[in-house]
Amino acid sequence: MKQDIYHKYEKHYVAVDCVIFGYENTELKVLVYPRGFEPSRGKWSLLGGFVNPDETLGDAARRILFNTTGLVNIFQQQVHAFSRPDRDPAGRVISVAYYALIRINQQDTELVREHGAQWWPVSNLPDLIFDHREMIDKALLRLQERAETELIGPELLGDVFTLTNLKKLYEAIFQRDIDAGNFRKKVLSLGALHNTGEKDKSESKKGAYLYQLIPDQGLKVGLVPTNP
Amino acid sequence: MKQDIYHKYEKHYVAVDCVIFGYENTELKVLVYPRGFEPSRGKWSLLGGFVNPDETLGDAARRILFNTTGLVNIFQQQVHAFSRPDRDPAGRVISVAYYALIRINQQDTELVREHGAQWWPVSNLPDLIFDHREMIDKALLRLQERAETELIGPELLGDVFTLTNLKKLYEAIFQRDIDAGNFRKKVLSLGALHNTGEKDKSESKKGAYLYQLIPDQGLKVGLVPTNP
DNA sequence: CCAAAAGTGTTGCTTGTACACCCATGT
DNA sequence: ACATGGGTGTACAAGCAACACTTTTGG
Repeated sequence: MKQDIYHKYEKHYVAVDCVIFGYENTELKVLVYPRGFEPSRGKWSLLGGFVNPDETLGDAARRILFNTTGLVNIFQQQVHAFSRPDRDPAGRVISVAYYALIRINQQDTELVREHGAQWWPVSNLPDLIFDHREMIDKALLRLQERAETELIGPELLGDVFTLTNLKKLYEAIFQRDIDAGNFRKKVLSLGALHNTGEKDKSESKKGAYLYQLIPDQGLKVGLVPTNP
Repeated sequence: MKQDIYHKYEKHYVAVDCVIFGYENTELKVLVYPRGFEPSRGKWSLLGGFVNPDETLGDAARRILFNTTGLVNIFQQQVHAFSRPDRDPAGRVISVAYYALIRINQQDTELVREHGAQWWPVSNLPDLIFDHREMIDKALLRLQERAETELIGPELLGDVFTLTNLKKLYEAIFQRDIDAGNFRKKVLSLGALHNTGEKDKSESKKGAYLYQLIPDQGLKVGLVPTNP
């Protein structure tokens, strides 16, 4: 092995914490679990873990996501690196937050239960350890930015969904009411949704058309009204 | 000293790389320097350094900025953490990119020269080591996002500036022409600029009013036309 | 028939864009 | 007097928010 030319510098523990978003019951939720080890054992915590030498931060986030939900091929995005030297009382750990979008009904409930993980609405979170609350806040901002420009849907809803489903999802993400008529017109005007012809009758007697996202439809803008 | 409960995990080198933006001659520029040590000695590189145990990533970025430009109290923002295990051929280094905005004429030229650092236009960058080009690209995107909502001016131009100065700065940041009349109206409508009454005659015979940013003027939107 | 969700249409207002035009002044 | 940047005005189009209205159908 070649010599380490950086040896005179200090190394640091580097961790990844995942803000796992799910959508259920018209609410945007985050998966957290009671930490199983000291410090702060038993307090609510994001799902996280240390980074291995041979993996990227994204790899680590994927690994953690897989270990706790059993899911692969999940949309995830880096949020921010948190580095207060005293953020973890047990040692200097630099942690990079990621957020991920999953379909709650697709998770491995066995695995999730095994970890004791629970879904909490973003609007009503429990107390969390360290700076995890800050991580969630920043992650939500990132999610909102993305939802403004990219039409988030399949990641949280499934492959097909009604326009009302989508509207409620956006209301959950932005914590604000959206005018149904205007939302529908705007979303359809993007040309990124394909009407499958199928109807979903579970939410109404009339039934609502199920739509599918057409992949690779470029950037969209301004899905959410500024002042409703 | 208390025992290290995380000892079974690997530590990593953590560095910070600074994308230092400046504005000169209607061009947005980045400060880079020829790397003074192996690997890749002599190749162009961002200004960076390793993180110390007792400082945050932001602290490290500030330290590097001060050491190379002599400046303090500089606006800076985290961009992204880069973590490909092989990004640095000499070892596993996780590097967090920051961008900073400075006034080129305010730098300590002596210090800068000492480092051999040079300003390169973002539109015409030299080859850079590792993933530094990627860092600049991402940093520019972040800068553009910020410029859309926050009215960047003083950071790069100085405390007072004419509306034409500001327009040219925005053209440099977004690499696109902006209609002078519309830009001026929009910027003024934000109510965040204060006309000092003074005129700058260096750019025209008529002279242009010098404006000052009124601090804490909340968020602004849409400073740049979408399709001019 | 009616409640309730799905879906369409209309209207007024704000904003953006393009572009024409006047202003001030050093040379 | 005129070229040059500074600064204002206007006219049209597009986008948006608000809200009234129609459609469908199970109970």
